[in-house]
Amino acid sequence: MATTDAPSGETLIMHDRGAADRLPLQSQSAAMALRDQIVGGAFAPGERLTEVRLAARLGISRTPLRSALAELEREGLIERLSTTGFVVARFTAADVADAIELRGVLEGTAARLAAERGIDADGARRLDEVLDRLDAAFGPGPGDLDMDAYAAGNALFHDLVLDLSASPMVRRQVEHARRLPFASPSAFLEGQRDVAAFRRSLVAAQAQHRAIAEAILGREGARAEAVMREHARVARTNLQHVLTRDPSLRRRVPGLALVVA
Amino acid sequence: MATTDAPSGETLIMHDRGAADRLPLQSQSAAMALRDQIVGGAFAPGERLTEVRLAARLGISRTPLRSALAELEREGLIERLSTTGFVVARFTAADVADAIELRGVLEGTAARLAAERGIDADGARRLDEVLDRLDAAFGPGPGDLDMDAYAAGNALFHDLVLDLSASPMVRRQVEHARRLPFASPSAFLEGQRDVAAFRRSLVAAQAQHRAIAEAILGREGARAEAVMREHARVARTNLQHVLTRDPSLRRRVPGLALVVA
DNA sequence: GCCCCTGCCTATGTATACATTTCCTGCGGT
DNA sequence: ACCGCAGGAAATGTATACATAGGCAGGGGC
Repeated sequence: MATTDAPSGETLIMHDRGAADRLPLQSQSAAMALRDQIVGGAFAPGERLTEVRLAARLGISRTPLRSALAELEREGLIERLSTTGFVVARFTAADVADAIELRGVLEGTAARLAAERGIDADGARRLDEVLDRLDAAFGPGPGDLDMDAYAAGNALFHDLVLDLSASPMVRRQVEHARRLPFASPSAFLEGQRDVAAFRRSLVAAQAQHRAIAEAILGREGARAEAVMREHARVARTNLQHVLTRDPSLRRRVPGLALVVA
Repeated sequence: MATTDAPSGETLIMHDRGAADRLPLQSQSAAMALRDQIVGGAFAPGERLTEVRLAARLGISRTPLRSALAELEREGLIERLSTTGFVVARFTAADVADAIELRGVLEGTAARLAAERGIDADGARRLDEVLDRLDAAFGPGPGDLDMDAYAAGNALFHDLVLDLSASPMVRRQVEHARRLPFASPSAFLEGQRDVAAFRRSLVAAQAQHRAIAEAILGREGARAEAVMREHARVARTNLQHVLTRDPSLRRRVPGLALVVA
């Protein structure tokens, strides 16, 4: 049964904020502000970032700014040159595709380990809950979908699989893969909001969710891994569509502003 | 044909120094010193690290020390508590096994992509060179092995596969996975130096190297991935041996000092 | 006797002054 | 006209002083 307190649209789709939550206050807000500006395309890919300029722009001193820059470097949004500061990262379409592929590979490993090692009764219950919650996001009609509810449920599902793998190392690695904004499981949901074909494709995505859960419960490791990998290909398909057919969507998908050529 | 300038034992097995090469001077040496001390077991797992104490210990000010701490956090050797500094990371045997498994999964993905996408003539030549160089590390007798030459060739091989995947994203993920000292492809080589059975097991490992290369050249993606994963299991087997049968080796494998319980 | 509150102490967070390196520019020579 | 060297401006690297918050201990009250 689905949780009855299922919120509908209480939050917009949020991309992973990384581990910045634990940073000091000024550093944290600086990292958030800078991240939003970079992901939003406020800087050109490859543009040099100088500390003094950024510090002035953000109204803080260089010390917390450097923490923020280090965090953003961890996330892959900026790159440090040998000794001369940072530049905004540049990605190709192939990079984005590979990042999604890697997220699929790693989440596939999480699903496989959960299946191979087995999950307890509580884990099975939580899995059912999330799946029901996702089902509840679909309305009676073919195009009926509460996008916010789906996005929330989708994030929960992908995080739950990580939990079920019961491996801090897997979590660490997957979270690193997801840190690139366009590699997040919900990266393309916001851009798809108004595209009917995409909304319908989420019916198939939900079927994959159920197949993954079934495989985990049945301890079918290979199946769990394979379906989870295929599940990530949905994002690659969407990427292809955004880049080749509907470039106007580019600025609605987080991080695509950094894609060049 | 192997390169004739093959060095024999010019360097000890070095674990990946991460991306710290590009850090500022004091920060870099501080990171290196601290890393060596942590990996070497100078601190107890879970021990709190205070900035002033470490700064005094290393003879630098807190500013570059904080850069070093951030780097070590990236590498997973220390963890930051919500607002109160850092503690030395604690790992379980399962964590180490999972880290090796993940390295195998990701290197397997690199091998698969190299196979699927194909490599050029130069890539094939470099592959042959490295394999011949590895062969040359073995002497005529069953136990004959130039361990330093093997370690160097092994590192080259694993790095070459990354190159052949031709994917910066794959490289990024694999390097992150290898950053944990015990997850490096050569982590257990040093500890095995004097164990005859281990030295012989490297004959099988070299056969796997050849199989992986063959699969990449033949564009057999599934085979390349599967063999590379299995290849990583060698390290897991060695881990098992070190932890259960020959604990005296623990302190010779980098990072194992941080394993508790 | 136990719990809570308060105050101090020590830790990290921040700002800024200073050192050092690097890159760019301009001038001179070839 | 082009190459090279030198000088200066501006960047990052470092140290330190100060701000602030959090934790621990001690004392007082219930």
